[in-house]
Amino acid sequence: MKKSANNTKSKIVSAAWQLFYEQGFDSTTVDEIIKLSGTSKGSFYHYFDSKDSLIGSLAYLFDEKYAELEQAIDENQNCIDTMIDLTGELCMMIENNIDIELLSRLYAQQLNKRGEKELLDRSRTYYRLLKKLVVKGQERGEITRQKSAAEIVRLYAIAERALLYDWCLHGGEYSLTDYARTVMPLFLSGLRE
Amino acid sequence: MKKSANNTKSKIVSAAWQLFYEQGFDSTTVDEIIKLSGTSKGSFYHYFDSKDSLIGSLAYLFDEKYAELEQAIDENQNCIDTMIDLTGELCMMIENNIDIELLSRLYAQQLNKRGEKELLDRSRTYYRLLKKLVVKGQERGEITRQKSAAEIVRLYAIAERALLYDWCLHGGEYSLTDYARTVMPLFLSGLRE
DNA sequence: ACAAAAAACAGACCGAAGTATAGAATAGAG
DNA sequence: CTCTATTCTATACTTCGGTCTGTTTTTTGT
Repeated sequence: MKKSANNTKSKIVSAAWQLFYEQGFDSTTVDEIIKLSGTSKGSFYHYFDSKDSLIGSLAYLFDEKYAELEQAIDENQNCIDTMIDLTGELCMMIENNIDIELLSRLYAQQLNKRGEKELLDRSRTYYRLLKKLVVKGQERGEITRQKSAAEIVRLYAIAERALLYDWCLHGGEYSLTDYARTVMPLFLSGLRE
Repeated sequence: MKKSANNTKSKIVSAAWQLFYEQGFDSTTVDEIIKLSGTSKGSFYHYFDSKDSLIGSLAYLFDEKYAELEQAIDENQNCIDTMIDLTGELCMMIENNIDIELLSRLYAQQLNKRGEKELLDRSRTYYRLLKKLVVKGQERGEITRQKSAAEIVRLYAIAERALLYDWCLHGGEYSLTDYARTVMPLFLSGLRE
């Protein structure tokens, strides 16, 4: 039965996130996670490469937000403005709901891990939505055709990661949302037609 | 005598970097470092907070490059173009001389460390030089006066860090220098007057 | 010059991440 | 149903970063 397998994995995941939020990532040990989840080291390392790799799933939380925001898109708005708004909304969600220590961990872990990186996973809702917007923007003549849609998506992603990275670097001592709303228009102005 | 103290510290540093380049950061243990340098754990942790903190000094290597580049600046060139060129030169230096694993470590470590972060150290040659260029650019009317020089320097730094972060994230699989030369003009176009 | 304080050094020890290995459960083929 | 292979779970063990404690050296104040 596949159930029990998934069950063990999900028990580990929920125990881990519970502990991360209660006592922070560093202060949570793998032993505590397996104890709270009623599993074992063997199971833990069967499902995860490392304690760090648990963090990767945070990226998919951003996707949930994007999926939600996609519903509310105003089709008539300029595409670049829409993208800027999306960033603003995402930033607000992050600021309100995500522990900055965990976000920092994500951005650090992605640099050091080998193999697939969640932040670059092209199958994410995030990339799919951006691509759609950019293509539409190019068709409408709002976004430059000097570069391919894929390149523009990439530039946008870089700018967004830059904002998050720097916010983490500064320990979250300013409003991410406000800063995003002033900086993104600047960085993206070169993409307007 | 202060000499012996500095001597121990520098012995540790050079042993560490030697080993990092020979076998990588992860594969080098603190025990190996103190063995090669002929010192001890006590000394190591007297001078450094952690193994990671050795990495911080890499940021000052960038400064040396900037100091060198400062000599060769063409005073008549547009200031933003000069800044773009500086980034290009720095990127070339990094690509040719710095192990990407170590650079990744630096960018990851800065996120998680507490206290002073080398990447944000305003006393660095890096920030001093940028500030000078921005002020000159504003005086000459090449750079917008909508924002303060300090804010513009910060934006530039964010853009540059974004390039390096992403290059590390992609495991250095493309030319950092070439990409910098195409992307920086775009990101900075919004700053031109 | 000498006592006291501070800095530098040494190495035993500890905690926690990760590994090795073996045993239990499950699925699939016949 | 049963034998076999694979997946899953359990736990003892290893490794290594970091701490603790004590000793030696250097500096400072009188």
